[in-house]
Amino acid sequence: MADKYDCLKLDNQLCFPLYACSKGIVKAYKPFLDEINLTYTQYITMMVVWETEEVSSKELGGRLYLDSGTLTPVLKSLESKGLVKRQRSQTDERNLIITLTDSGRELKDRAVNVPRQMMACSSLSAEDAQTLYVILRKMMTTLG
Amino acid sequence: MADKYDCLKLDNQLCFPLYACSKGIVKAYKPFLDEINLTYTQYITMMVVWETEEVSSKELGGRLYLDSGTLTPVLKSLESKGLVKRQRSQTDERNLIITLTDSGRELKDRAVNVPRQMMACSSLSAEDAQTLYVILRKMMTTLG
DNA sequence: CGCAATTAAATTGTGTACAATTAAATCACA
DNA sequence: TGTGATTTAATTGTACACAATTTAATTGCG
Repeated sequence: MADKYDCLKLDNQLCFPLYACSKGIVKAYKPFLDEINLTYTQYITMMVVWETEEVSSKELGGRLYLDSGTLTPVLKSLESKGLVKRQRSQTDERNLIITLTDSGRELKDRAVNVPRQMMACSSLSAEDAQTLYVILRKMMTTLG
Repeated sequence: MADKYDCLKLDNQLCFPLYACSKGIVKAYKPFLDEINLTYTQYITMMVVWETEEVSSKELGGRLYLDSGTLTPVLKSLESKGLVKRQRSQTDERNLIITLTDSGRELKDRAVNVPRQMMACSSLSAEDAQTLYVILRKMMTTLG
């Protein structure tokens, strides 16, 4: 009954639901993020900047698992919206320092509605959410 | 202690680990998929074609949660590698029918090694994997 | 000091993703 | 039967995402 190709069936994959859910969630964010004129990538970038007020591009890449090829255009876009400032470090000019602007800080107050709205449209139980969180964090540490 | 911005901290997000894990897994696949000259998107597409031997573009999009804007170039690329054939349906010319070629069928035998190799580099316990799978499937049905 | 090795961001090239639009085929109903 | 609505793939435009390379700054070692 079980043939050697069963492992290649889409329904037997663990990774595919992960990939599909990830895309689905990003899409679910879109209407709420549209209201504050941010994409999902810009949103998670702003999350770190909101928290730290000042952060290097390298540190950002480390926290977000994004390399400079992705981050450079995202940061330029955030700067063009006036939300952050990009400047080289005084002590080491290789480093790019991102700082929150007043305008970026103002956006933070509007952004607090996003998690609230997302919460409302998520149908996951608190218990499942917690379980999922723990497993995913475990997974991330082993993935690098 | 808890301030109103806590919900905006990256570490308090459930979606971010999901997004990061998804990317991490796709990256983990890369060395194995390189050996059979497929990208991850091409791989999951081939999974459906391997299973069905013949499938419409619409059906593919439904199973993979991809729209024609993504699928069209992927299918053209798979055709250019000789793995599938693209042709219009005889009965309804709006439909594009994808069929597996002999060359595509041969690749299936080499592809069975991919899940095996991925399994080996995953550190998730069988129990966690099962739990994760169930929660993600639940999530997918509610996301659309 | 001087120069090779390292580090960091930017650039280049390829391949997704998806929204919105377009074009062609089919359907449905008056 | 005709025609407006619907369905489907393709196209267009924007935004990631990452590998590989390039460029500039810093470090470390003889």
